[in-house]
Amino acid sequence: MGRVKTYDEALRQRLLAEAAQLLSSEGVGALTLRRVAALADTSTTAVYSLFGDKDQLLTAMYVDGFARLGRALTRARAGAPLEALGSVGMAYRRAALAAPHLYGLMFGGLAPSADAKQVADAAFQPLVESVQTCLDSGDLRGRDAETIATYLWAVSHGLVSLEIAGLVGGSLRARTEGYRDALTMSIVGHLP
Amino acid sequence: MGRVKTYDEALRQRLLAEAAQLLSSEGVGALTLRRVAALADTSTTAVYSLFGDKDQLLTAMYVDGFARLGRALTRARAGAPLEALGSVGMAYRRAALAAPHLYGLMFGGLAPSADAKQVADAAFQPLVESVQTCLDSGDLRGRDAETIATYLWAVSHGLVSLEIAGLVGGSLRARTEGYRDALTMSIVGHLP
DNA sequence: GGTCCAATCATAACATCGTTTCGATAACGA
DNA sequence: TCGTTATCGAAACGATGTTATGATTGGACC
Repeated sequence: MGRVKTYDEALRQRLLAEAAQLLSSEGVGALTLRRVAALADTSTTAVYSLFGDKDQLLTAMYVDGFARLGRALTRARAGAPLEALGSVGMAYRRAALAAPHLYGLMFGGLAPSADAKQVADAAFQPLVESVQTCLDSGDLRGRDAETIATYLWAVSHGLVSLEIAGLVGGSLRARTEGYRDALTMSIVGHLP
Repeated sequence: MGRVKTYDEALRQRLLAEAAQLLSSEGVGALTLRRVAALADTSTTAVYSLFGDKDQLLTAMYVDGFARLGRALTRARAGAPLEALGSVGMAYRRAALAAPHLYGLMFGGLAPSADAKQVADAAFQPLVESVQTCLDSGDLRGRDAETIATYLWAVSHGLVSLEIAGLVGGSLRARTEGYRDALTMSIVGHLP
């Protein structure tokens, strides 16, 4: 009974897509429920019915962002262990710079709920596994996989974050090489 | 002519202090002009007269935050070159964790104006100088001071940022040791 | 010393935001 | 056919950033 639902999974995906597009093109300041709803040809009520809240819409974008990042890292794992690890590192920066506003949302204070943090940890796993593969093959040693992976994550996130904030000088090519250099240096520190 | 000014430098400092207190205790979401003005016993007009805008108030907090950070890093420079460099690194984390919301404001997307970025660069100089001292004394080698300093900054900022986001496990003591370990590892990579 | 005047500020109005309420709508069972 | 009930769009509400308005104040001038 009742009338047919139009607040369905398809609309949810459309809202998420429009919100992501708006975030990407105009930044987090332009993310208003009225604009997102209008872009998806619906009313603001849809957001409350499908997400519950603006914060929960942002959390959904946060979760989606980490899921995409995790898949991008997994896709990058190819070749010999050390080579794959380097590829994962470069893919991390590529994903972040492709959607800097989303990246800012993912790491920008928004206190993540317990399950949201779980998604972030899941996105982190491809890196841990890649490090573990290097440990197993004897290409790396000295610390456990999680410790080394956290360290590499910090280097990557740190440099990317400074770069997005405009605090790293040089041309795009120079910054890319600087990132590759920093990554190599960090990996070299764990060679046998 | 006219009446006596009450929107003076003292009120400006008071507004900045109250805003910082509010940010520190309740986060960026609680930073409303009406609350800040009420805490400083004035009206919202004062903010517009003294800062021009809410964004410019936030920018002033951003600038103040980097200035404090720079002073904290400068204060930490003591002892032999390598020892001083390590102290600067540990002081960086201490300053960030002491005011995580402010730290988030400083690195959280807020597109910094050209002169605001200059302040951030200035805060970064104590680290560059500390690295340069190590290069001059022969304790470090292999890259120029700015490159090494940027790398160390990335490691520090990355780990601190992940820690604030709740993405680094372990107790506070374990995280402190993990940070010290990462810092040491990053410096060791540049030993002669 | 009284009167104007211009600078200065507190108050109130405005547009917009997130959120909630409410009446209109539309399918299903009787 | 009709009533019931889930569902939705529009409008209302409080709060926010911002701007306009009018009251207030202290010196300048006669």
